Amino acid sequence: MNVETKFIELLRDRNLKATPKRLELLTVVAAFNSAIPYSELQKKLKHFDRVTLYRTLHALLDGGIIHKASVSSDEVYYAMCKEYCTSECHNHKHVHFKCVECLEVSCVNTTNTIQIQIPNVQIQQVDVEVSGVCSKCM
Amino acid sequence: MNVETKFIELLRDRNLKATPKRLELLTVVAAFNSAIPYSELQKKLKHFDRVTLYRTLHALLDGGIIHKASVSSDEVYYAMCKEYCTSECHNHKHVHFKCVECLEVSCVNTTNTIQIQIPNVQIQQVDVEVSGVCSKCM
DNA sequence: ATTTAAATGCAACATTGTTGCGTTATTAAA
DNA sequence: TTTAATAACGCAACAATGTTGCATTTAAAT
Repeated sequence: MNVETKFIELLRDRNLKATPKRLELLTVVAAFNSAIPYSELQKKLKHFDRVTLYRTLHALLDGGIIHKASVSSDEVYYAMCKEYCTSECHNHKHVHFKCVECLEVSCVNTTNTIQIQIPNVQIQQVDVEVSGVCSKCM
Repeated sequence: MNVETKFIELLRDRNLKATPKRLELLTVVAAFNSAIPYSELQKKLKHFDRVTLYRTLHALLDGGIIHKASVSSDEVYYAMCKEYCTSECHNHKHVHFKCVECLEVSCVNTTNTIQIQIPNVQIQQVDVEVSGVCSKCM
């Protein structure tokens, strides 16, 4: 099964129409080697109306097809969801790593499990954002 | 030593003038029982010019006097730095917890240390953002 | 008290978020 | 294959925040 067919299935499974714009956005996000910055999406999808990009991103986020990764609260990055995610729950087993040199953000599967405990608190989700220097920039 | 004197020392130590606006902002941030949302700052500091609030926050962030806490990438929250932080390095030993019910964000010291290792990567900083239900909302 | 550098307020513009609405396109059903 | 229902899209419009320049005011060192 080719990639496009997989995207169409993914979209229909989430009750989203498989439009050319959505397929194009998904192709761009999936083809990027790391999490793609919003500015990069704008560049690659200049022919998209600003609102269409906004709404398409939201639709895919809500559908659990892509996810956001905003490390150090500057630019927002987007990446494909690897596992099965829904609007209610993003089940990511990875952390987000941002290289302070090349500013590349990637989703990394950590070997060690992150265990957080907070007294008197019912934890639902733990997001870990790591920054440092990647192998290429070292 | 009273709180105001401490703030003045803190500002001068970072080469920032101890102006009434900065002292007022610090008082508001410090008095808030948890991390204060930006919208709350606006409400409590209506008499601040928008740009002044913007620049004052940046000055204090750069000086390592306050820090940002943006959990789940919606509103931005601000809180006092507990340890000695600088513009280059925020040395926080805590995680940020956001209650999905009351939306309160707090800085929590975790008992267990967070250990993250990523192959071929030089980690500089690890930010952990936890969401769930706090004791009050349980 | 004077001076110097920084802080503040105002104006202005950029960027992104957000909604409504008319038009277009997808998809399921006839 | 055509048609009908519904969702997606483009455009306009407005809100909120980010950001900079510049003139004025203020802090704090002399």
